Amino acid sequence: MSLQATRSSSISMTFTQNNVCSVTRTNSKTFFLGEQNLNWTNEPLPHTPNPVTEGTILQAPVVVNTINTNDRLLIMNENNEACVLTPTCNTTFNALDTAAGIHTLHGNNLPSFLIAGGGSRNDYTSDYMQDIKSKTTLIGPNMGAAIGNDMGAYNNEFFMSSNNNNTNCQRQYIGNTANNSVCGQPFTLQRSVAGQATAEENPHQTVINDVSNGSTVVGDDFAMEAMELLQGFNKSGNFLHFNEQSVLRHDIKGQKMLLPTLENHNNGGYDFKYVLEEPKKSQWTYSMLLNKLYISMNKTFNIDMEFKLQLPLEQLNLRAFLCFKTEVSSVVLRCANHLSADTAHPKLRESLLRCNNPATQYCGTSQGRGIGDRYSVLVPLSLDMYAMNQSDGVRQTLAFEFTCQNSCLGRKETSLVFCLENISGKILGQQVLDVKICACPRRDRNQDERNLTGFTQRILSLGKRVEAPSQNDKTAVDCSTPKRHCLSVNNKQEKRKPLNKNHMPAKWQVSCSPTGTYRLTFECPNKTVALQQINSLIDQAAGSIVRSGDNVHHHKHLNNLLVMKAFTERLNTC
Amino acid sequence: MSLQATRSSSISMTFTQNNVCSVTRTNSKTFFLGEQNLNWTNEPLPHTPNPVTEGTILQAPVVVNTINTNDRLLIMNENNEACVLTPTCNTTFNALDTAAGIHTLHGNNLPSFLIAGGGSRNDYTSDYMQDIKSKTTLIGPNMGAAIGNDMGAYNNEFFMSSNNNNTNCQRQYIGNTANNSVCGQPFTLQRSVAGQATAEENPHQTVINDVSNGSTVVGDDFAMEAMELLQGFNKSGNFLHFNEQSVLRHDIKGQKMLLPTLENHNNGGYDFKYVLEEPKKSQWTYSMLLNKLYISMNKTFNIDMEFKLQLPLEQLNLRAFLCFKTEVSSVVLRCANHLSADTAHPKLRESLLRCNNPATQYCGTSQGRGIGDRYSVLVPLSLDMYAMNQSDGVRQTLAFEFTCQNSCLGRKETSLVFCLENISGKILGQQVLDVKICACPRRDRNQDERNLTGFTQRILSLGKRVEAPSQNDKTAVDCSTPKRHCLSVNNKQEKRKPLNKNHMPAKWQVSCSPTGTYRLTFECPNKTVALQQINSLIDQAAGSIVRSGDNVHHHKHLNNLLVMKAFTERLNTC
DNA sequence: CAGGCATGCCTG
DNA sequence: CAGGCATGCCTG
Ligand SMILES: [Zn+2]
Ligand SMILES: [Zn+2]
Repeated sequence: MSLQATRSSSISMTFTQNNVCSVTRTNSKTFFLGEQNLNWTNEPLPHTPNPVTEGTILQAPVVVNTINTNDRLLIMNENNEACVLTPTCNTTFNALDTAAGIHTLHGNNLPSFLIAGGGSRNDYTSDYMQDIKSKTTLIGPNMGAAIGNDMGAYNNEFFMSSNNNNTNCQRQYIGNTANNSVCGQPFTLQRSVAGQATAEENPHQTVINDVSNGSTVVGDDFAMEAMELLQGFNKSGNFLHFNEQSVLRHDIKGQKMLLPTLENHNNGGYDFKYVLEEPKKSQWTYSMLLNKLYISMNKTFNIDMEFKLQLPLEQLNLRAFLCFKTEVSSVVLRCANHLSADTAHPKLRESLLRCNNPATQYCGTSQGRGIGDRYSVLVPLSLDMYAMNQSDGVRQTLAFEFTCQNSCLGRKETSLVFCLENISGKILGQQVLDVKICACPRRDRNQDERNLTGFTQRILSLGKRVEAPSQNDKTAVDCSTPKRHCLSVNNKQEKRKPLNKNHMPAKWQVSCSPTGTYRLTFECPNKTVALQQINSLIDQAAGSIVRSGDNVHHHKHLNNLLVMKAFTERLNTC
Repeated sequence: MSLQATRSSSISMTFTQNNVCSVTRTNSKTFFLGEQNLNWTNEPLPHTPNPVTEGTILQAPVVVNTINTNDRLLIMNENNEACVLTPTCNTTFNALDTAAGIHTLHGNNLPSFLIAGGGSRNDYTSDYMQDIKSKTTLIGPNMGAAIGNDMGAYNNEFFMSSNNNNTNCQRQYIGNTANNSVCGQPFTLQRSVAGQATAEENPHQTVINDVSNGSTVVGDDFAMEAMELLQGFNKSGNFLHFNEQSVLRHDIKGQKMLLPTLENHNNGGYDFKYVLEEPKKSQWTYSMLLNKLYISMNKTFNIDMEFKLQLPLEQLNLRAFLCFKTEVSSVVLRCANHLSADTAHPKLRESLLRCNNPATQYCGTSQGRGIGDRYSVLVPLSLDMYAMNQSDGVRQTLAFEFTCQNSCLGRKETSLVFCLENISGKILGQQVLDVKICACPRRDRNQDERNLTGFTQRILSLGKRVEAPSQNDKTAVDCSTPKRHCLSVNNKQEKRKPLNKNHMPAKWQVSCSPTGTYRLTFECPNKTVALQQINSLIDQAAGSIVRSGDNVHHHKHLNNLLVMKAFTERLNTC
């Protein structure tokens, strides 16, 4: 998320004793302020006075991430309408997947601000939250508020999920925000399929893809507003006032203390990227399709860090750390089993990620969540290397390994984040690589790739078992005989057309239904060719999906192709 | 194993400084004494002087169970020939499965004696043993010496397995014992299939079934000799002398310090047994066939302890503890993951077995292996209960639960041992219940019961999936040639399968002619997609020609594809 | 390393 | 709670 502020607006918040908070906003829209005192009954929560007046007390038993009573929680809905909550007790849970990302404002006794949006499945860690968790359950398809105890926003309204008997959990209304839009431009939360965060703009909407893997949301107006809210506060006594300077200051320093994101960026203009070259007989495997490394625990993989130098030359470091894809700011710790069996040096021992390069520094603590205080490895990039490389790119090989498996971590998906930093800790570039640490990397990769298109292992094995086809099946007949509303172009019909001196073989066929569906039939001289041809179809379809984003038709089609491939693989010449 | 000594023989061992040990035996046979100084090379170990003279130094880097330098290790072969080793360092490993069982002689500074026979797979726990383990590997089908670093006896000779490179592991000869039989009657080690220990006798041999689940071996002459060796020693200074009295004394006291066995017995004459009644809606299940309880972690099960009173009445306790079926005297500890997550009272926390009855005492330590010093729960049996029961039996219900799963324990099978004890710790009766602590008790029970009769899950699911194809199937129409030569796989066949999104649409088709030609039919949602897909086919075909050189088939095919593309371009929705 | 099983866990 | 998947681990 870019931190440049181009517009100004003004919000003031006053905190009195007892965490009473009032908010005023100097732009054209009034500001939403929620008030809740949840008691975990099934009764709908009372509506929030809207707009609330200054001094309304906010009580939020449900908060995002680590929250103290000094913290303020800001949730936003798809209209960028905001709700600020003040927690009534210190607590912790991991809620990483929010539409707006989670941001912490650092400074002298400043309350932290966090933005919750999409909501996600949460892992409650405190006893308090455990208790709440036991009282809550899934409330819907992750639209706004989500599993367990979460807050979210949907359809112009804010919701809080809660349940005290784990059965009739419902989405609880905690206030509507009509006419309280913080931001002039509404945006729409969308969930991307492959977990890629992209931002599209159209004249009327800034589309924000709500990504379940915790990527920071990038959006034009929204991002601006969020950053203003988060970073524009400047404490003077109990009075926080927005000003543009604080944003800029924040921009420059303390990036390391920000919670991690899973975006790739090259803010520093270094064209930073990694190059992962899979050796012939490697102990790991890489899926291009998923941008994901599959590797066994305690196996080393080499990865090249490549970037273009900027002048003036400065010492650069490579920081690498692990995140959960869906709980980006959660700590990623080794399991007790592997930890207790490891006799390595304590600092090394606690790190799930190891770098075998000399001069590697192990940073962070078990509680650290920010980039600078979570467990990470920091490798000084050799200055000698700068000149040693081909063309204008600088390249250095690093060797990493992992000391736990994803199965140790509750089977949660992980990403490995590489940050190119200067010595003051400014992040010049960031590149993310998804990682699965498992016992059978190749198997799991194949499985994942199949699942990408819904082509499960199950269907494959089903296909395997098809031993004799039901041959009184009339499907073929139906299709080979063109129907009335079906235009069919086959060899015979085309004979009159001197289109090409070549014509298709008798059994090749192209037809088209009124709905626009095109039907193609062709033959291949043998199985190998057939499979190669199908593979090319799959490649093209997959590439098309990757390039043009989500499309149900494309996915279905790709899926069908994969099934066709499986069937073809199993079909042998009589 | 009965401890009554009916024959006498005499062995004397002298220990001088530095663990030098000499042995003489007053029966007709001379005694074998091995000498080793293993250094983990691949070279065969030097033969042991045979018979050794007094004062020979024994150095055994491989020992059975917990061994201190004060301990003496006695291994025996199938001719009941014995070898005594003195370890040169304190160490620990779990080697439970021995032909002769493992026995510890307790007393004032008495060295422990352990008998190793069959050898088995060992779990090395000390750093020292870890090191050794990394240097060793399987050396054969568990005849005498076994996996890893073990000693055993086979074919009248003693062997020690060792390997320093994990490859060419070989059984190392550590001495032959011809003419050194300790026991007049030879016996043969046999491995029983189901892990049941049985003893057969024939006129010439005492057959001892070497059981891989650690059951104590029962054998006539051998047992006698073993007990003589183990329990007949009586310390006077550094001189141990066998006498019958010490056996009897040992018989009466200190049973609790013996390593556990998995035998059922009622030595005290109390007709002690347990009664496990499975409630209708129980959270556990019991397999009568396998005498095995299947239960989830942290779920309580009730079990009745029943016995007949003996006069004079005395306070009785019920002791319960877990053992590994195949490593009976190993410690059974909670895994680090569950242990570290448990906030219960330390004593309770470490115990994998919990008893919910009031007044339960938690005994033992994490190192303890004997009945009295391993982790166990001890429940005083209420005297009030004695009269309260029907008929002549006394019955008391106990509630137990487990705090780890078998999967936590390396998936090793476990048995729960119930001992009826008097207050001096004399074991009056013992009953064993196999237990599997798992997430899906019912499933696993069914699986185990099926496996018992060789009717595996696989067969079952295969049987399920076999869907008899219609014999009068007809070829797909598009497959012009004789029907029976043509295999066609399409959607219709799959319709029966409960899979929805994962089979091909009705009009998709793959078929194959006897000539090996593959015919593919598929649809695209619109013309654009159709053309893109055809282009990919063309690209692949062209690439294939470029790569693999000229091929008439390929050229024809490519040409056809180009025609198909042209047709498709001209074909519009009606 | 592939095939297959064992077994925790998720989902309906 | 059954069905099914995910995933470590064993075996050939
Ligand atoms: Zn681990
Ligand atoms: Zn456990």
